[in-house]
Amino acid sequence: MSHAHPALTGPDMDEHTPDTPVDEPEAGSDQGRPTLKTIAFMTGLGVTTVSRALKDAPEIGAATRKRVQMIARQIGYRPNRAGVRLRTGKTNVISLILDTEEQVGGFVSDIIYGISEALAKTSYHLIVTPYSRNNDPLEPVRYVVETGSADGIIISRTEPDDKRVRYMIEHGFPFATHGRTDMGINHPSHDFDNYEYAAQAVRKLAALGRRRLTLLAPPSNLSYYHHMRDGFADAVAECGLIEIPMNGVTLDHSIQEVRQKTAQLMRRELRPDGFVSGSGSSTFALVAGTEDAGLELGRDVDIVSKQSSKLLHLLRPKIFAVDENVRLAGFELARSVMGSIAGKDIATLQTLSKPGDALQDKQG
Amino acid sequence: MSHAHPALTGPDMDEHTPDTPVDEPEAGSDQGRPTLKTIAFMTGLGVTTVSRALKDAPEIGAATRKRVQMIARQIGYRPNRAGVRLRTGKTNVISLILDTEEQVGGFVSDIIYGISEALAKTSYHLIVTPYSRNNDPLEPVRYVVETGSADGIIISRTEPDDKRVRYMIEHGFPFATHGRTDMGINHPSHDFDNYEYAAQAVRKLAALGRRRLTLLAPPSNLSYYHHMRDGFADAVAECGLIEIPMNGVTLDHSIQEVRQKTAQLMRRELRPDGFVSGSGSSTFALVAGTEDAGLELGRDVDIVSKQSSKLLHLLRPKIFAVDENVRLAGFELARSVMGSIAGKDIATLQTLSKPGDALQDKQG
DNA sequence: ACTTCAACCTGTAACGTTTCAAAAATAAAA
DNA sequence: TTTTATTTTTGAAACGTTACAGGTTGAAGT
Repeated sequence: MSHAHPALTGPDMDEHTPDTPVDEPEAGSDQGRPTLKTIAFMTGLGVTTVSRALKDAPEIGAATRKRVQMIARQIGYRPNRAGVRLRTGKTNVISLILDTEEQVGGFVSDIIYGISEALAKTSYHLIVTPYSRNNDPLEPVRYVVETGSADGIIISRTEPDDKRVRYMIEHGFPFATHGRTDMGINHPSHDFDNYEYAAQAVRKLAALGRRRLTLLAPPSNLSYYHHMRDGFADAVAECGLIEIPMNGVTLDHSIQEVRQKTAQLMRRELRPDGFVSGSGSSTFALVAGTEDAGLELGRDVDIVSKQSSKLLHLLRPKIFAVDENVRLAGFELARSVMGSIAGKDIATLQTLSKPGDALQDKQG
Repeated sequence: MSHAHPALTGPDMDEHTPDTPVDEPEAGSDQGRPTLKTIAFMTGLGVTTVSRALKDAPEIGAATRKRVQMIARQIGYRPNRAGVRLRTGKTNVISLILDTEEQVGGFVSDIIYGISEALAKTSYHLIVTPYSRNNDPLEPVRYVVETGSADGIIISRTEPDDKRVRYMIEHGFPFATHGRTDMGINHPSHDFDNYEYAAQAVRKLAALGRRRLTLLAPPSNLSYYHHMRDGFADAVAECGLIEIPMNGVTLDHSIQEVRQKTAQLMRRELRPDGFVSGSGSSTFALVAGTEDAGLELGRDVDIVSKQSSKLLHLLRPKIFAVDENVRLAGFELARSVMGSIAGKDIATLQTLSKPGDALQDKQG
C-alpha cells in the first residue's frame, strides 16, 4: 500500500487497483489536464466527494467544500465535457440552425454575436448547423434531436405552421424560434414587430403625401410575411391609400432579380410612389431598379426600409431607415433556449422587439 | 442464462452481468438510440467486433463486416460523440475563433457558410468561439487548446508575428490561419493576395489618369496591412504616382469615423484623386465622405474597392470593385485544418487566392 | 454502555467507445 | 492425427463524470 507517489503531473495514480503490477510509474507525461481524480488525490478525498463539493451539494462539509474549490481553481480544473456529456446526456451545446442560402447583410454575424454574448458567461458552446433552403428544413433539426448533439436549438425562417416546431414539441426538445408561429402552441421565441414596422412605414409615407405603395415582403411561407403584410394592409386602408403589388419577387430573391423587377414596375403607367422594404440589402436593389427607370428618390418615390446595418443612409440619405437590432435578437434567442432548457415558464421566454427610434429622417 | 430477450428497443440487455438480479426487463423505454451494444445484440457478436466492423478494420471477416454495416445502416446507428470523445480524445469539432467587434458586411456569414460546406460530408461540427478585440486574442485559443474542446482551430486577423500561431505550434495543436504570418514558420493558411489586389488597383487608377492616391488600409498590426501596403507602394512607385496618406483611420474604424476623416481629407488643398479601399463597407463611408466634401465619383475621384458582397455597384456604378470570395476562404480554411489534423503535408495546406475577374467596370 | 441519528464521506457502477491481450475457430503444415 | 500458423472474434479495462447505495464518524438520547 505504500509505494512512492508518482510525480504530481496528473491523475495517473491508481494505488487501489490491486492486480495492476506497480512496475514503472508511467514515465510518458500525459497531457496532464487535471481531473476529479487529480483533485481527489491532492485533497485525499474521494472523487465523489470532490465532484459534489464542486457543485455545491448540500451534504458536503463547508470546510471541505472550500478546500476543494480552492484547489480546483488553483490548478485550473475544468470539467471534461465528454465525461459529463456521456454520463448525464447534457451536451452544454446550443445549436443554431442556419440557412446557408441566406442573403448577405450581416444578419448572420449579428445573430451569432448576440448569441455568443448571452452564452459567454455560461457553460454553453455554440454550434452552427447548416442546411440549404432547397433541402428539407426539418432535416437538420431531426439530426440534432436524434443524435442529441445539442441541448437546445435556435431556428429562424419560422413559418405559421412550422413542422420543425411541431417536431421539437413532440420530442420535448428545447428550442427557440426567431419569429412566431400560429399553431395554437406556446413556445419560446423572439420576434421583431413587423406588423408595427410596416404600419408605421405606411403612415410615414402617407404623411409625405405618397398614395400608391408597394411592399417588398418576405416569401409568403414565412410568418413574418403575414405580420408585415397585415401591418401594411391595415395602415394602407386606414390612410386611404392604395397598394401596387409587386408580384413574383420577395426578400429572398437575388439582388439582380429584385432590381430588374423593380425597374419593370417603375416603368409602368401605374407605378408606386412609395416603397416599404423588409430588408436592407433588398433596398439597395430597390433603389437601383428605381433609378434604372429614371426616377429619383425623394422626388418621384420615397422608401422606408428596415436595416440591420447602418449602411443605407450613406449613399442614399433620403431613405427612411428603421433599425432592426439583430444582435439583440440573438441575445434574446439564446436566453430563451437556455430558459427553456432550464424549464422556465414559457411566458417569460417570449419577447417581441418594437421598431425603435423609427423613421427619423437622418439625412445630413 | 436463457431468459426471454427483452423487446428490441435498445441496448438494455445485460445477460452477462452475473450478479444483477434478472427480475424485471426494464419496462421504462429508454430514448432508444442504438449503440454498439444494440448492434452486438442483434448480430450476436461482441461489441468489439462491431466497433471494428464499422470502421473497416482489416481483421474482420468480409461477411461479418457487411452484415454489421447493413444492420447499422438499417437502424440508423450513429456513434455517440461523447463516447468517442471520451475514449479517443477526438472531439470531431473545428473551432472558428471570431472577433465579435468585426464590422458587418457578410464576412462572417460567408466564412461560416464556406466552412460548413467543407465540413458537410465529414463528421466534423463547427463551433464558434467568440472573443472581443479588446481582450487578449490569445485567450480563446488557449481556452480551446487547454480544454481540448476542438480538434482544430481557425483564426483570422492574423499578424506577421502572431502569438496565437506561436502558441498553437508550441502545443502541437492543428490550426489554419486566415492570412499569412512572417515568422519563418510554415503553417496551414489561406489568404487573399492583397499585394496583387492593391497593385492592380493602383495600376487601374493610373490608367484612368489618376495621380494622387490614398489607401484605406487595415490596421497596421495585421499581416494583410503589409501586403496591401506593399502592393500599393510598389505600384505607386512603378507608375510614378504619389501617395496622399490618410492617417488615423483604418478598415477597423467605424463607418462614421471613416466618413468624417474622408471628408476632412477631401477638403484639403492636396487631396487624392484616387482611392484604394480594402473592404466594401468602408468604401461606403469613403464615398459618403467624398460626397460630403462636394466631390463627385468618376469626375473628381475614382475608387477601387474590394467587396465580399455585390452591393457596391448598385448605388455607385462608377466604383471599380474586386470580388473577394470569402466563402471560398472559409472552405479552404476548413480543408486546411482538417488536413492539418490528418497530418497532411503542410505545403498542400497553404492556398493563396488571386483577385479574380478584377477591375471590370460594371457600370450599366 | 447501547442505540439512534444526523452529518459527512466513499466505492462501485454506468454512460458508449476503442485498445489491449488473449481466446477461439479455421486453415495449413507436419 | 497433431502441431503450427493464421484469421476472426472476444471480454476486460479505461477515458471522466455522476447517481446510487452504503459506510464512518461523532454526538445525542436513553
